[in-house]
Amino acid sequence: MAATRQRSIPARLDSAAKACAARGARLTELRRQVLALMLDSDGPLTAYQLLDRLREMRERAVPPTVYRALDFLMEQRLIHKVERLNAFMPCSDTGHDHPAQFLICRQCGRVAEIEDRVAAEALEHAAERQGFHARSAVVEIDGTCAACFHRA
Amino acid sequence: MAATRQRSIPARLDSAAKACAARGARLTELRRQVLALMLDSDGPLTAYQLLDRLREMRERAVPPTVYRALDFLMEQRLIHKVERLNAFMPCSDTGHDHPAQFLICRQCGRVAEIEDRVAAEALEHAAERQGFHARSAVVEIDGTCAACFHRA
DNA sequence: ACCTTGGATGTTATTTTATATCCTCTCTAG
DNA sequence: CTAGAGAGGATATAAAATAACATCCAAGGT
Repeated sequence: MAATRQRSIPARLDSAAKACAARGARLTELRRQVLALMLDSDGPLTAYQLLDRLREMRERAVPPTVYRALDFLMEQRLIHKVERLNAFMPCSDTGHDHPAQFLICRQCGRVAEIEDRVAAEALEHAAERQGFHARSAVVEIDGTCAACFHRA
Repeated sequence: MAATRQRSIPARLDSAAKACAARGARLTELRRQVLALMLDSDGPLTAYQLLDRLREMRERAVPPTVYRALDFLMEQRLIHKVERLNAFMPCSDTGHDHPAQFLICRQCGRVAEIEDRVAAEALEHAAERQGFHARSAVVEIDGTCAACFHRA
């Protein structure tokens, strides 16, 4: 089992289900299982890592099973994709529509989500200045986290 | 041949070669060909698109041929990877060490590189505040470019 | 209750992206 | 002249993602 977090996994699953329902979408058993696996993980998971874990409870799972669930969860803004890792992780805060900003530690592989309003707004404005209509922004910063840095 | 740009392709290749030499690296014929193909393209190219084009002048080219050249060019900061597209494009400005910031138009597929100091610094500080030692930052904004927006 | 219809999932196959491994060639520093 | 490193050749395979079609099932209208 993973480290302690702000809220329990069942509580987060339930509020995710409510958020989906509010938009007329259904957090089905499969989607709930996939989200639960991600919430239970200490770090980002690739689609195939997720598939391996999912198979423990759902033998018939194959890549499309996982990718469809991931697509749904991303549409519902319940998870993010970390592009540099081809991996996925839950949003830090369910339902709240924020741009994705990550700090990726190359030593330990952990990824922290941050939320920097200044940067987000600067990017929004920069896009506007070009007449560009932004839909979704991703920020990914590679480096070394505090813990790994001090260890070295 | 692609649209007109600030500087001629040969001039950009030569300054790239100089930048490499200054760091004790060699812009070999293969690497030069790959960079030339990218400079000659109107938009980002995937590794396999590049491979197809490269084969016109180098029949023996296979995936590792291209990926090795791409790795080298990225190390030398001559090109960027656009993570959301699994594609590559030249740096807007050779040699100058800037964070990668892209506007990706989902209609026309064009990618514009921007350079927003405010956002870059905000992110740097946000990382520092967490004790995170940033190495390289990527910003990718999906949306619709001005041209495509007005067409619609 | 009975359709029917669209969303969700099952199933098979394939495409796209990227890397591992080992070998050969060619410089160049000693 | 030769050892060693870096570049590239060659083969194979791994990893990530999607296409296409079949089936199931749940919700709403009648």
